[in-house]
Amino acid sequence: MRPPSSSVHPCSQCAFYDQSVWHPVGNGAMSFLTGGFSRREFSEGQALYQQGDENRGVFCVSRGLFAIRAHSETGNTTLLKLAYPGDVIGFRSYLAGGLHKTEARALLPSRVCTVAHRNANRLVHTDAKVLTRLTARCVDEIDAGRDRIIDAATESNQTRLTRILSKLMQAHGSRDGAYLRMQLPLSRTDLADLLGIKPETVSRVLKRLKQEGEFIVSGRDIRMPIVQTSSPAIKGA
Amino acid sequence: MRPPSSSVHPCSQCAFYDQSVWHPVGNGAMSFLTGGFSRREFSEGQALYQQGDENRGVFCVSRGLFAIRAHSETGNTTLLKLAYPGDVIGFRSYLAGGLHKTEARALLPSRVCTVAHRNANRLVHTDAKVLTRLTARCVDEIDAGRDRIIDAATESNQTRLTRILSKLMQAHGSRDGAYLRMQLPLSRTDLADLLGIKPETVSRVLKRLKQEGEFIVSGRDIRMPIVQTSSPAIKGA
DNA sequence: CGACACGTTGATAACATTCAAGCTAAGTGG
DNA sequence: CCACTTAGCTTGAATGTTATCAACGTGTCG
Repeated sequence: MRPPSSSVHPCSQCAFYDQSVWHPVGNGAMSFLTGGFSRREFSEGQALYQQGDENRGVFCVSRGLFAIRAHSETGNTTLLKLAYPGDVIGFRSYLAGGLHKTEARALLPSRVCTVAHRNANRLVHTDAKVLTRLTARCVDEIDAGRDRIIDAATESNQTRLTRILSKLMQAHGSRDGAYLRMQLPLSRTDLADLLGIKPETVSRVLKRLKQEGEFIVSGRDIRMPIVQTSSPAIKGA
Repeated sequence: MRPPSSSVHPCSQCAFYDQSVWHPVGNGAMSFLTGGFSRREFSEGQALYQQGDENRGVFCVSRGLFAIRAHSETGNTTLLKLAYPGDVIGFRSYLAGGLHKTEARALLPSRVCTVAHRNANRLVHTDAKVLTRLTARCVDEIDAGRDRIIDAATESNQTRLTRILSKLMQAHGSRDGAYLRMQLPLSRTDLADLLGIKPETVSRVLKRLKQEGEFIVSGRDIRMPIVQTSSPAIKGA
């Protein structure tokens, strides 16, 4: 006999199960989890939530990529974060009990698992380990924010753009001869909103990076030479 | 008969008792709180913890002002936050279970209440409400970081410096004729580290603010004209 | 006094913004 | 298929802002 479906953890097949904030939910509270659990597909450009929306739950990116953006009254947009599979989003407004201060929009075809607000509440109150894991996500968020503040304050835009592209290359690139190559999931405007500069400046910095041989850029097709870290002897590796 | 001292909440006389993360601690766990509780005075320039130190507990500023700074390998310093009475500091490294990523140093004669690491652990495990309050502080920290990222990305340094000075004026200023006046608790270098610019630039931006009549600046003595918000009729108020 | 920390100023170079123009690829409708 | 439009990206020229480096003032402290 199969156990009742409410005892099967909905994240158990997920690649990020171990790290899931819902991992600690045991059989006693499983029905709260399964009851409020849903999965949803997003196409490129679709929004999961908008700035000013009521919080409807805690979201976990299961596939794809989301941009977390903040729009200001003056029409400026800041790209605060890129959310990859395994990342939990919307938890700030969930924990604050208020409106979303940012929007979440898919940059690629994506999938999101949601635990509805009410159910999340029950789970958090039932097992403190869930809250502990949510708090750990908060700490990660604090760290990421600090790193970004420090980075923005101390590094040149060229350095910062190089870092961003390298990180994106890690996530999206694949080997192509002597290069790592990727299809950039961000527009020039997105890169600008990530750096806090204008798109024209992104274009010019990118040009400099091209000239210095750090990247080969053609639209959103980006290649990065694979650098021989220390010993040039391992050419064949 | 006086109740045993362990049942008196050590924060009960504090002006920030209601907001204290330890407020929820009840009689059952009070000895864990009183046992690990200590108060300490700091003179200007003294450090509460240094970057790289082990976390020794959760700290709450009770009087004075602390600067939370991050030093980078390249010798750069970023002033991440000013901690005022009622602010809890050091909780990021407490929750992360790792080393301090920042230093906390008194900018003014200050007082700090500490709950030792081990005791904090017991309290957090005994009453989930304590963790809930710590998590709320995390959320505040996330919000503050985001606001700063957005501010840095979208506002001019002149605007940002004006905002910083206005905020400081709220905390440190007192009325002096048609002005609010304060003794600036920060050096030019601190202001620069707060904005992510060079001290020379702070000097020049300050000069512009003087010329535009926004502030009267002489060293650390700052005056700000009290603006007639809407109706110029209430001159006498 | 001399040493030092802190702050200001000037000259110059590096870098970013603004505004305008033009380019390219993708999509639309004839 | 072509002409047309549009969004996204690049480029140029003029302007504005910041960094850098060096000099100099001022007040404090031994």
